Amino acid sequence: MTSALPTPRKTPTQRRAIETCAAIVEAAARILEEQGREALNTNRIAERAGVSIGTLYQYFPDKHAILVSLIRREREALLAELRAIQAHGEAALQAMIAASIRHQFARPKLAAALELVERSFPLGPEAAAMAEEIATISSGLLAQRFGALAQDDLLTAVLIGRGLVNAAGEGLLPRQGLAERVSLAIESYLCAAARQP
Amino acid sequence: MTSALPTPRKTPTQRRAIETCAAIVEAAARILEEQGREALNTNRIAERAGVSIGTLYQYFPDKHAILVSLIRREREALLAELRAIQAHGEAALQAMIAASIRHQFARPKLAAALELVERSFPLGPEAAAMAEEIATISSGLLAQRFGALAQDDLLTAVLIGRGLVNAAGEGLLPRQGLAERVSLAIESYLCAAARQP
Amino acid sequence: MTSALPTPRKTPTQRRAIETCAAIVEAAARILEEQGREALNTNRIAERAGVSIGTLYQYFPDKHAILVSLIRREREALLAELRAIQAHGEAALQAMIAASIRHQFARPKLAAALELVERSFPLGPEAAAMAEEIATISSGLLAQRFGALAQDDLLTAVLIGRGLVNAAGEGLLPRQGLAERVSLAIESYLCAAARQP
Amino acid sequence: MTSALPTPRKTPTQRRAIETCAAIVEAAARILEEQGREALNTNRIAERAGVSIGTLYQYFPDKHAILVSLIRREREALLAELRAIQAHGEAALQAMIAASIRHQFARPKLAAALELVERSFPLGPEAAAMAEEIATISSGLLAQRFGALAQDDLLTAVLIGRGLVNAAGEGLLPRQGLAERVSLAIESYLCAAARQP
DNA sequence: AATGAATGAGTATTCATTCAT
DNA sequence: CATGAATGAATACTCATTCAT
Repeated sequence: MTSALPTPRKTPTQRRAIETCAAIVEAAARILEEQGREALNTNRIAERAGVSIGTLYQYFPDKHAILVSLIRREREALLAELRAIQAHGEAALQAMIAASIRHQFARPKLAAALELVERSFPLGPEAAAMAEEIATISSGLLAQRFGALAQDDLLTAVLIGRGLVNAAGEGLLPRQGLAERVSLAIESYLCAAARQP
Repeated sequence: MTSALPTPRKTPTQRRAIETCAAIVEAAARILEEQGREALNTNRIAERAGVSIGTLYQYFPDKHAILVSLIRREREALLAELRAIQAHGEAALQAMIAASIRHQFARPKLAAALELVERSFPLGPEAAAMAEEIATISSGLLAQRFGALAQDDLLTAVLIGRGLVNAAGEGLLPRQGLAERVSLAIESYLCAAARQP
Repeated sequence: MTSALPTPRKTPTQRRAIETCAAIVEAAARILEEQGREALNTNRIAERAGVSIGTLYQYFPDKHAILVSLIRREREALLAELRAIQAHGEAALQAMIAASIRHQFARPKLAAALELVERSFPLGPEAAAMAEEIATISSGLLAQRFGALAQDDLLTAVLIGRGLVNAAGEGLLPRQGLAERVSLAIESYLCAAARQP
Repeated sequence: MTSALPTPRKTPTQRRAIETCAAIVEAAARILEEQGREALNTNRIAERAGVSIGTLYQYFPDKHAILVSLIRREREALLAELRAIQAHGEAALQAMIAASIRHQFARPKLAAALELVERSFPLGPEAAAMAEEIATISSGLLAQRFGALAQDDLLTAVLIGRGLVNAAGEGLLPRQGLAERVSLAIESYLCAAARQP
């Protein structure tokens, strides 16, 4: 689904609408990065996006919807990376960790801000489904590598990995050596869990 | 130095005043638990505390200060438990994990809400000092048990533990077996890290 | 550069917006006249202007800005009269005094109220520049009529004139014969000052 | 002759009460000088005076009364100086001007602040009577020196003098040579007025 | 569709004043 | 009498949202 196609697949008006939509979502992302969540309001988003507040409300029913859309956009990006992993076993695990780290550090402030937003209020079923899929893919890759383990153990490993990557994104851990650190944490946990009754 | 009364405008001398102060902080806690952060505003806090808005501002210079006060109250409780640990080695580690879990599940929604608040805006130096002390005590106990390790490895272990306890508090992991799960994660990571070059 | 719209948050482009802006400033003027400075608050201004409080803040960043805007409007009116004086010598002096009195008595309560406001807090550089210009024009006319005199003597004469006109505006002196009284005070002072060593 | 105790709710019989009263009034004066009118509120006055807010209200029915009391205190001081003038003719005029200037520059910020306060809201009949007496004494001294003149001319001279002294107090005119400047303004006006039909 | 003027409920905060202790 | 805790009406200002043009 690359946008490099020379021929527009949508009518001009549709394409314009899509661009406006994207501009609004990206404006929200930029404000979140540069000024933080407190500063995020619809008037500012519209201004930053270069559209009027009226236009903004033509595309999004309310402020919440913009955030949901942004979260979806970010998750979609991560999901695309995870889905694209072709490797197996250990290599797959490394690829997954690398993708997570790459994604986290692509726009670290944005990732950190969205973390908070996600936890603050329940997102719609759609966003939840994407979170679910990320977890499922991650668990699947781990299961493939570590064999039959309880769901909760796989989930624990995923949570450990995500927690460390997030912490590093917020500057609590050095990025240097992060992939090794994360894979060490995940692997040592899963190995130990496999040995337990 | 009444540690439960942070940043007070007036240092309350009478018993009634101290009670009022505590009532305000507790009201904030209850609203956070029951209605979430968005619903937290000074008028509601005052109403819930059974005092007038003027009284609230007699003791707290602004809304922020109430939250800082609440965070301090909660941290003080956890710190007291951690400081009280007399055991050594493995027993100390277990005691620490047990204290963290006990604290997290005493008022799980409150703990989760405060997590978000803490990350949203920088707390004063005082609150930061308490966070520092918690981290130091935790690291110290781990160092005692696992011998000489890089600071970052100890910190990683602390982050793993905290992350899992938080996740469980939010319902992502079962409370059942949580202590074992956390100690397994921490110990397996630190053992593995100790073996690394 | 619409000089009647100072410090606007949004530069209003539509006619409706310009009218709204003017209505807000005029509402402030009316309240000042009828109820005094104590009664001047943003909610009342908005109500009197027939707009919502939100609209008021769309055009003025704060209450202060409305007052600055009003002061500017009034000064602009006086300045226009002073700048328009074509006469020379004695006639110019009389024209200046007449203009000041006309302006003071056009809306005497407003003039008196603004006097107080101006002294209460420092206005922005722009308003100060207008005050400066008024003083400069006045001094210039006096210098033209009375020849080389020390700046402080010219300023003293200006202050005498302004003080008497203000006092009359507040009812302390009769309007009847005011122009003669003021010119007598100014001329006798400057003649006497010219004779001093 | 309870002239030092303005509008007291109770007639203070004890010296302590009188001192408390004076402390409150002086506290108001200091705040006015150091922080300006905006910062003047009853709680601050009480704190600065070293008494509780309850005590303040034991002596003054409301905030206004404190200001009236302060204005009276200041006027009383000036009146005492004016009443004490024993000289006649020119010497008396100079003494009056000197007294006014001395009073204005004793606490210039306070004098300026009170000027504004006085004009902002009508003081009680008592304070008005004192203003009247000051004007009467001043006019009397002028009449004595300049012979029979219309009341309005005498009043004009008084207003000129007061205006210049106030302006100097606010830094608009140099204090250096102020007495001469004021007497020149007054004398030249009255001489000229005496010559008019 | 796009614009941007207008809305108004909501929020933090102040301060003169009262009253129980 | 003195204290200071408590009150609550009032005030400045914000921001998500609507709607006439």
